[in-house]
Amino acid sequence: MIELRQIRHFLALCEHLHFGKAAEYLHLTQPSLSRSIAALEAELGSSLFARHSRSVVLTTAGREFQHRSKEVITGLDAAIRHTQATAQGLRGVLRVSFTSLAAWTLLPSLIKRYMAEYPLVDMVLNEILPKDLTAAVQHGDADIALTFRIDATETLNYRALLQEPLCAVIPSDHPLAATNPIDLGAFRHDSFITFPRITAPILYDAVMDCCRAAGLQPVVRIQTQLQQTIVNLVAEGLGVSVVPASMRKLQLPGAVFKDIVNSPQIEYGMVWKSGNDNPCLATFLRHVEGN
Amino acid sequence: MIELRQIRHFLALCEHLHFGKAAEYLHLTQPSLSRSIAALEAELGSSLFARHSRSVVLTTAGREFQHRSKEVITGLDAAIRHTQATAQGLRGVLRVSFTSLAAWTLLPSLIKRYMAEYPLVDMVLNEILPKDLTAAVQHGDADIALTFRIDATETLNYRALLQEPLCAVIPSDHPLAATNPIDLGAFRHDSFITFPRITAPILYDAVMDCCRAAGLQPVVRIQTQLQQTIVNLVAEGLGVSVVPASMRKLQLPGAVFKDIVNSPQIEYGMVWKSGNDNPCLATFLRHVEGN
DNA sequence: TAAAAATACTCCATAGGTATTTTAT
DNA sequence: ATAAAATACCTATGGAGTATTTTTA
Repeated sequence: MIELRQIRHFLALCEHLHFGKAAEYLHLTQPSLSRSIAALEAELGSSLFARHSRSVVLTTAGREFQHRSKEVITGLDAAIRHTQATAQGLRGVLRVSFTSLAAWTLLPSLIKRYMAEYPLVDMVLNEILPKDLTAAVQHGDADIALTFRIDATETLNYRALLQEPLCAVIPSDHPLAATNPIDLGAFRHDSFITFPRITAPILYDAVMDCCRAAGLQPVVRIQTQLQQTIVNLVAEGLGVSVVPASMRKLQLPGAVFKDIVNSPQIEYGMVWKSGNDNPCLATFLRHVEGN
Repeated sequence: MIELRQIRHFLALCEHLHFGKAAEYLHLTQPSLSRSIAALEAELGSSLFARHSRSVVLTTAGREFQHRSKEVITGLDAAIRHTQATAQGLRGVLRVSFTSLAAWTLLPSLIKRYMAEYPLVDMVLNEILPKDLTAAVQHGDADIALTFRIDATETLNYRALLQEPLCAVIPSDHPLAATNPIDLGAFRHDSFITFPRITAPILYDAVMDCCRAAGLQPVVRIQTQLQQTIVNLVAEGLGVSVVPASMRKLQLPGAVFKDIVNSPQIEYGMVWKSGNDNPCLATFLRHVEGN
């Protein structure tokens, strides 16, 4: 069975075309190299070098094997380097799942800096409902989830990354459009746009607590899933709502954002699974700690 | 230093994901395989498998090395097969030099049959002057020369392949255009088109001997290199000539071919060099003998 | 407790060294 | 006569076997 040692010997002899010189280069003795090459030729069933008393030249078959086996060695070297880079988390794939809200807040700057530091790591981003985020990490479908605060468990780790207040979003022709900050109690006669609690319980509860603290029992006539849709509907004059402050980035004609008196802070962070051996997860966590 | 043996062990373990089963498949014992894999991991500096007490799974780095090293093994197998095919003359390049005349006679059928039998052999065809043909073979610039008979030497071998007579070519408005066969002596008042003796001495001498035997001392006013040009010039009414019979394939309006009384035979054959190690030359010679 | 991998040890096959012969210029 | 590869013979490294221990589900 052909071994790499023999191929390394062969390629050295191709370079030197002299058994003595090639053996010296390989830190071998000439007889050892002679036997190694002879064994290779026997295994291939064809001679690779023509030995003349004052010179050694490659045969036609030898030239063929030279080019082919050089590529094999090059390929193996690349395999080793890539495997090592993969093991060190310098190369590979990091799968990040996140609520669509995170695309307005955490996600862009977080992956921008990481990708700059680790240019060979590919990202697979996946927008899913908040309620499915931890399950995705738990089942190994994602390496990182960007979501609202969770309580860490034995297998699921959490690290806080960002806090932001809530803000009110109202139609620009609303009587309170020029007032800032605003008290939510003033919205007792407005139609309130919100989302099903199940899609993001933590945000939902924060919004509702905030309303209740201001003495507002919201009249909910429209529910939708995404925060950006809520802002769109407000801009069309279909009601008012309370959304995370980062939604202010979504400037739409017809909608204005207002600070809320005594707004609670919404906390975002990342979730990952203990024992996930993706080395890119390790570099990602290290990166986050270092920034 | 990583060896193919270790990669073969690694790939077997990738398949079985069980040290005992993989070892059995490799005709090894389990401890031997354990050590082999451990040594590979040490050399790469990263673990390739996660060992759990009831299961073995590839790590991320392990999957990377699996794909890469599988290609290395595949590439080596291909290298071996191609080298063996090259050594057997089933694959490679055959360089054939020939006088342009051979493109009308020997060349097409000869290489057509050979290429059908050896589809992986590429041909490099080179039209050069007959006087340079044997030198090309001698210097190793061509494997085969197709040319007129030569005397074999210690290093140059010759094998006859084909004989053909000469024929006369005359303008179609010539007084003898309807006569067949023809006696060359009738051309004593015609302008005779020929070529410099140095470009193809054997053919030249055959033509001249043929004329002399018929009592013709040709009046040469035009010389050119190629037989096909001679026929062209005859078709334009610039003179008459004597060319190899295979030039009859070149049917031009204005030129007619005539058999020659007592024409000599021109012999064509192939020339190759002793000690030329191109295996395709060996298959070519075998092919010619077998057909 | 049992299945499976790792470890400890032993052995021998073979890669590699030294000395010498063969070969071709 | 000499440069260079092949051959003969010897040595020792490390690959592989057997027996045993460790690990964890």
